[in-house]
Amino acid sequence: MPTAASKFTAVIRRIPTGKVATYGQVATLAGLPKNARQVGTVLKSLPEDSGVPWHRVVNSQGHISERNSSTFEGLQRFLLEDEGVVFSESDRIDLNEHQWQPSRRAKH
DNA sequence: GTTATGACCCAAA
DNA sequence: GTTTGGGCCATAA
Repeated sequence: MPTAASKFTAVIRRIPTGKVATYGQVATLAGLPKNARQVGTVLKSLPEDSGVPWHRVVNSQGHISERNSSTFEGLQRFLLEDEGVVFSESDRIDLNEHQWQPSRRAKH
């Protein structure tokens, strides 16, 4: 059985360019609705070459989750803007407009 | 085996 | 709009 981390990454990989998903959404789609927090835990441990678009994952408020390093605090926003995501005045994303609305696919 | 930490969420005040 | 408190559980030490 796949680990929780691989389930999360599998979901995040499906996020299309120009869209974002919340941590809770990722957890729910992964089949683990209670593990929203673990998404962040896993993401911070992800290797660079994992191919996971971690920048497309934001919190419920549509705001970027800051980490300790100030180096990347603007990187996520930069990457998203480059993909066409627009930030509002309060540095927040209009979820109503940019949140990923996945199609119900019954496990293929 | 245990304890502490955390890129979270939600409801209530 | 803000603050407070509770819950949840993978990962690291």
